Amino acid sequence: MTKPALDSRQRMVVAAADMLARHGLNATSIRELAKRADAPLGSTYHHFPRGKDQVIVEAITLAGARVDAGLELYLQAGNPAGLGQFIASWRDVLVRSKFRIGCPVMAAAIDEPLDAEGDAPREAAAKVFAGWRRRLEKAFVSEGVGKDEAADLATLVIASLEGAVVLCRAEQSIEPFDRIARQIESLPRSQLRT
Amino acid sequence: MTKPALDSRQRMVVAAADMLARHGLNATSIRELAKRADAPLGSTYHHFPRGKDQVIVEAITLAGARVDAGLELYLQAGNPAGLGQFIASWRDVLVRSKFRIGCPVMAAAIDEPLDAEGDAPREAAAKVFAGWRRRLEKAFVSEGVGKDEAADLATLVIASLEGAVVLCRAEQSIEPFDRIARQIESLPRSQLRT
DNA sequence: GTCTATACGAAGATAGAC
DNA sequence: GTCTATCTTCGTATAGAC
Repeated sequence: MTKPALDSRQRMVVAAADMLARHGLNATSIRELAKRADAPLGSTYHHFPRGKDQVIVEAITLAGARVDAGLELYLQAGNPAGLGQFIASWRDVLVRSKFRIGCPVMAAAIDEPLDAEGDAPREAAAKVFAGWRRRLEKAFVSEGVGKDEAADLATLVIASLEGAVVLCRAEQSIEPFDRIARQIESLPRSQLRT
Repeated sequence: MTKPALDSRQRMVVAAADMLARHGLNATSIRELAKRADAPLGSTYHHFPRGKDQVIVEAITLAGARVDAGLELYLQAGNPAGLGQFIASWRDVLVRSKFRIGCPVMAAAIDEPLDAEGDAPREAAAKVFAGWRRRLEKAFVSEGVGKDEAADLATLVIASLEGAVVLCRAEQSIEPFDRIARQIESLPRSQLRT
């Protein structure tokens, strides 16, 4: 039986991740999320008693976990081209969305609201970034790179990819991404100890 | 003769650049700008007939030109450590603001409003990024790097610095920035032809 | 030309009917 | 438990007094 469709609560979280990636934190409104999830506005606060921040935190965590799962898959032992595949999948999202979809985690990190009572979204973003970095770091270590250097490389890969996405969105072109991708794919290898 | 203080028009542009860097495009409101510039709300549309977008575009262009002037200064002939100095100045802003000030140009590039009638802010951001990249590219070429490789390196420097700022803001730590800075400062040198 | 006052819509959040 | 109706604040933008 039709168990399929996500419930309206989960649809809102998914919609939030998409809006974050496209329009940023402050443009991601509860009203619009409810509209996109075909849910009445009032029921939002039944599913998310702590309001907007709660939706945002769940969206960031979800998006972060998906990317992390992709990283794990691509980087597992026996798949040396994993990093390249991961980068290619990120590239696809950019191109297919005509440079309109960015990184939802970044949005939560830089769009600090004016009122700013708490910073739950920023903290959620920090956890996600730290997780990605650790994942990459481990992969580099397992390839023979020293621990501190692996941390350096992992940070460079994440930072430059995030930055590349921004440049591409601004310039509406994949060129910056391809320039970065070429360099970070060859970078780790050139520093291997083995 | 007290010619000193900026006029209220210019104060609004400066305030806009600051708000963009701290809170993003959608949190940067005309109301708040007028408040911070000690200007009446109504006069905004006298100085900026095309409304918010006009203020934003001027703010991005101003911020972009300032950074570009810094780049030119640091990278001019006879100052081989210029890139390092430039990076250090960026680092200072991050640390001194306790990781609350990011890049106003980035904010304009990723915070696409929902209504989105035009994309003047995004286009302004694109021009600024392209200018920074060209400036760096020329510097690398004048150091003996090949043209295409210089473009690669310039893009990597801008993208990874922008990404590093995001990571630092999220994690409230300068560690990601320092890891990136170390690598991109040594990167160009290691690929010099001379 | 400067600024007060306001129009009008959308934001986050909640009350309370069902 | 779901949803309509509403409160309050803030957003862009303008009208019109001085």
